[in-house]
Amino acid sequence: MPELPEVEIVRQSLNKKIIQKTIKKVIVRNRNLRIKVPIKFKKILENQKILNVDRFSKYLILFLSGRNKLLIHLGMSGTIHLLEQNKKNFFTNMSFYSSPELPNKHNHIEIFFDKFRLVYNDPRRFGFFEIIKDQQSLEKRFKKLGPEPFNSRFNINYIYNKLKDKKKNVKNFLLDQNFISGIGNIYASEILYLSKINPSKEGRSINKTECKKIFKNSKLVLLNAIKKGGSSIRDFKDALGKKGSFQKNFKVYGREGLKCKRIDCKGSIQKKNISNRSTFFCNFCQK
DNA sequence: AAGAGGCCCTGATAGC
DNA sequence: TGCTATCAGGGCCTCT
Repeated sequence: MPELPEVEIVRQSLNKKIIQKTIKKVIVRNRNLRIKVPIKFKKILENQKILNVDRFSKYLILFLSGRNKLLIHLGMSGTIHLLEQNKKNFFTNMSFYSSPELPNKHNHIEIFFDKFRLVYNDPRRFGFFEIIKDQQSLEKRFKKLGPEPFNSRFNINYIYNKLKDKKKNVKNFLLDQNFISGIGNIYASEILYLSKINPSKEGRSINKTECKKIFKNSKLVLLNAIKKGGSSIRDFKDALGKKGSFQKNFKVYGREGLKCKRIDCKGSIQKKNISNRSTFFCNFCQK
């Protein structure tokens, strides 16, 4: 479901509510997420204070008052809901109660604070909750991942050197988290549209000018998406239930058959499967 | 090593 | 109505 901007929006909304709050109780209803939730999960979390909510790429990192960190990935369909706790029911009725924000199925994990609870919902269960024992393990966990677009390590030479002798197409490069982390299927198409690069183009045929465009537009697209609260397709919301609006700014994603938005471009938006992911591009201005 | 493809899983929607 | 097929903001693993 979420790419870097959506995860960042979730992070921001969580940060407003759970910093310095203590976890009172944890319920794991289904341990079978992408990574199995460990038996000790509940014990590790309960009575811990949340010091900070950070993010790297599409991962949320909750810093706990002990050394442990809670790593959360939302996969394709994971959502986080912060719900005000009804005082009367607090600790007496743990079953679901009606809330317009909360789906009635697939609420796998619940984390209770004093006056509210955090619910993790994930129909497809591609997401996960993982305990990381210290800072060193956290760094190790992310070691293989490439830099985020905002990191200085991600620059024109980095892009050029990675792509210069590869046959892999440029769209798959943008999706490759070991090359650059945080971009997903929607923003990959959007970045290549703004860069006027055909998504099927081989890495080795991308020149420095194009690398510069990828460099610039990767940052631009993600930052603009964050500014707009993320993209609310399939009903994405932040942890407090607020929708984003960047979907209104999509130039190509989901616009198959429609006219290219570039002034004076006669092209239309095509949809093409690249490595089993839908890819959108203008057949005229993306060379 | 690089790159393609399968697979994990459920739900919504389209087409018959 | 009810079936089947396809598709969905991700990422890991296996095979060539």
